[in-house]
Amino acid sequence: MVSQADDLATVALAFTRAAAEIVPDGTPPSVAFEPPRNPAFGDYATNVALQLAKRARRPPQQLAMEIVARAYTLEPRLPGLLDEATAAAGFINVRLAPAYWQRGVHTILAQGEAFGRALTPSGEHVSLEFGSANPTGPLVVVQGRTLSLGDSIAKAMRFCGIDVTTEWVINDAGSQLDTLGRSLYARYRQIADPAFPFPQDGYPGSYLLPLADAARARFAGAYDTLPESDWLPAFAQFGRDALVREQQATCERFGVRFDRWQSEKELHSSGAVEAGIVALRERGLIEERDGALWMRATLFGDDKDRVVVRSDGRPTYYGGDVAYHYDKLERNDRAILIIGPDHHGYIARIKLIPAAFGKPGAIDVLIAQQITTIRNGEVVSSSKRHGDVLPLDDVLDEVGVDAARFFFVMMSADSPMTFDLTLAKEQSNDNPVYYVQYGHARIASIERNAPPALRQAAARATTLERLVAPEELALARRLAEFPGVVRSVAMGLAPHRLARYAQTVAADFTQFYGACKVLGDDFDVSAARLSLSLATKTVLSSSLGLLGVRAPDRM
RNA sequence: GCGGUCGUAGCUCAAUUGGAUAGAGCAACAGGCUACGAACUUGUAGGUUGGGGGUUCGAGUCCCUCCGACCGCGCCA
Repeated sequence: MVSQADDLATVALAFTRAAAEIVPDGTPPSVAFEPPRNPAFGDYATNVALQLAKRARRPPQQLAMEIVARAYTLEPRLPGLLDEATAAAGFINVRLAPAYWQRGVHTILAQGEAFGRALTPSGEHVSLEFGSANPTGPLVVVQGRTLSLGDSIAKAMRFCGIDVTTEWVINDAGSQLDTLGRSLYARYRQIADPAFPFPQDGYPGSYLLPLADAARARFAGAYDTLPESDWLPAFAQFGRDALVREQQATCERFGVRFDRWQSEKELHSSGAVEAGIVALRERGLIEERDGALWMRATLFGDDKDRVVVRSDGRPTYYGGDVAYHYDKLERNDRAILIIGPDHHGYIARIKLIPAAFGKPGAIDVLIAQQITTIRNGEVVSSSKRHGDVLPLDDVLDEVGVDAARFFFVMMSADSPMTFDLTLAKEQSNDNPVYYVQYGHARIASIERNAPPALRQAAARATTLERLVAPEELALARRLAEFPGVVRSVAMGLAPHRLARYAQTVAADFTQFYGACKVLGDDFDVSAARLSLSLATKTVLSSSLGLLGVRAPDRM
């Protein structure tokens, strides 16, 4: 059977050759057909005539009409593939014959979970870092957004054949770990002596209390009479390890797995940071001033040069970051970094790193914008400074993993979002995640009700020509968009498109379901409609899977 | 002051990366359950895309400039 993609390629080729003959010079190598924004214009449209109009010095509409006519004389199969091809306002719009969309359903059933997946590796290697946090407390809501975005982007890229390494950096090298150690030590002493002073700039969160208990069980009273220089390393390390384990457990629960958990401290001890500084120096980008090493960031558009190694010999945070991104680019073709809203001002400094190493543009920075959490119409405070954080785990307890993951990617990353906890846990028609899951469960229910003979016929998909109703073809058309949507998610780093697409598929299925009875009297029609339903189920399941949301058979 | 991210319907958000008449969901208004899951569904109304200028066949999208919101601007991380 001729595949759906081959048919579209035939059409595109016909118009490409026609355009080349009408305007001999300046024709693009191939005519790009895209679904128009307004479906009333047809299934696919191309703006080739508009692009050629200037060079040909002729009105685009006239060119478009000539290209259409020529395409039909060049490709005798066109009348069978297309219901119509029209020129309007310089665009060429085509409407494909029902057989095209029917073949699409067959393709989905034949390929199953592999539908839309790249057959061969793209050969591209990409580092994708997201989630990275200080190991000084539990993960908070914003990190839920970062994790959802990053994991879905990674899954979509892998779906498209790109080799992705997901990375999390444990920021355990700086002074905040000492603060953690002092805070934990104070809590530990307070168990026996409630009057023991808590450090001014300590971490006040209650999450340290169970850790203090654990520390007491581990250390007994061993450190109670010793000076800070003795107990600080032990408590900092103890707290760091415990909190990293907690953060990892939250990621696991959230369905996010990392290929690499990179300790920042280990980057220093392994010499990786020094290697990065050396690489900078080889390029003449290091300057010594006041005993410190400065990176000449102003050469790449920064407003000031940046210290990478302090006068006491310790690298700065930025120095470590420069080195680590250098390391990433040694290992990969490009790197993507998803950071939180509190690092806006940092983005320019990140982007100049690849430029400094001669690979401008090799790092994409995506910002997961701020989240305002709302419960019962009231803002839930989430200020880390005051210690009253809203841990991600609490959100998961309240609304569940599925709703959280769907909500976090529903909106484009660079727009600040409002997360309505009340809506997210509502099991109602207002809640988009349930709407999509419900569609999947409903198809599973139809499948259970279908007699075995019908199920077998549907799987063979031999009566798809019986799909002719507008709702049937509209749904088939929608399902065919799936591979393009996933590609756009991977290329544009925009998983919200997948979430929206899944909602649209669910809505189109509901339309179809309302208009066409699946399990009816006519065996062939029923089989065809069940085929369409099962193809829908596959696409919904794949879409949800890429978002890290379950696709349940019953709810 | 310098830099970053933004500003789209009453609310929450889209807009296939420069395409045709800017679209969905809530909320509002008017309807619909004797079908396989009504956790649904049909329709109406809602806009000078913050303001102004520019680039071109064509701008919500790119450039400039104001206005406004948030966030950075340390030999902190």
